[in-house]
Amino acid sequence: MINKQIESFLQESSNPLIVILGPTASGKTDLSIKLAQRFSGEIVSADSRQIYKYMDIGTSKIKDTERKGIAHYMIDIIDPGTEFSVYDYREMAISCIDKVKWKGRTPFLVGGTGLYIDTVIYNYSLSPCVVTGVRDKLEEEYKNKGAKYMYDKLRSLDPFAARKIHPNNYHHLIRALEVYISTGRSKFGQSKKDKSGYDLFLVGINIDRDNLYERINRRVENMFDDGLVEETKKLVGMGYSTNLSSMSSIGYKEIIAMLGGEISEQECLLLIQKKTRNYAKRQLTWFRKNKDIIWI
RNA sequence: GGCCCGGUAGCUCAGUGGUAGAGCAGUGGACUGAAAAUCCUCGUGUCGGCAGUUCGAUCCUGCCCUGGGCCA
Repeated sequence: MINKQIESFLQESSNPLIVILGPTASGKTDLSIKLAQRFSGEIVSADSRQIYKYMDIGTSKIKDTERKGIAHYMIDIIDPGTEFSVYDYREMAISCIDKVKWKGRTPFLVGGTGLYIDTVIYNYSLSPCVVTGVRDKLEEEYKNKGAKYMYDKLRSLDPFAARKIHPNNYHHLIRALEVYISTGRSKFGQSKKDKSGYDLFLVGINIDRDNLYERINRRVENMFDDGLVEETKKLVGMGYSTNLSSMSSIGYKEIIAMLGGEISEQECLLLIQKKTRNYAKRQLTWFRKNKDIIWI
């Protein structure tokens, strides 16, 4: 069924990109391997955690033996201590897609990070991450003067952005101020979603909620059996800690809390399961607004 | 068999003679330099059952069902 559709899609398009998306534990990996085999494809990952080296179990990274000889990109590309931004992702992913095309193969973009996917399939205008120190200063100011002060500041500088950001949303607030102060323009000034140059075929994996949650619960249990705790210990031993965005991923953060004696092993397991369920729900919220997705 | 304490939202429980509310879970949503991050929204349920008292009972009384504890 989906094979037929892809077949005719590929015949008609000159610049195809097949996207496979869905919440965690929905079976993206299996489907992508099958389709890549069928359509001589190669896979570009759109997963914000699998980019990190050494974080395998907690991110359900695909194993070499499971790849069936299909080339994968954007996995294991950076060290957990390295800063990585959406801008970096977009640049690298697009060049990977180009590479797959030059090889005469079909590019598959597969993953669950909605922002990363959108960044590639729409023409997001992102600018490189320039460290100017503005952010540090803003964070310092936030700590000293509080949320309300900072929000008022944004309101007077960039009322349009302020209207779109909730006062409690720390990350968004800081970023909006940073953009305005360092560029003199609103963060939302260029928020236009134009289609990218690719011919897109979007496949979403849909599972009913109860089933999905059961799969998630089981997957987390398996992670414990497979050595998530040991993997986390190893990462901590290498000097990576929770203040890194890599290590604040679901799973690692909770294990670290358990190792620190803050929660019991049972609590830790339940917490990770819950956080993962909540995450899956957020992913679905993101995907739902894209009306071009064909759900299977 | 007797005595005591419970039975209220999926779970843990609070509460009032004028038909009820928190936490957790869950739901819907936002998102363009951390995105597995960050943030917002949403609480009607035979108040265990039946009968009685009352203008009115989830709240008082009686009986029954049911969970736990103590004494025999």
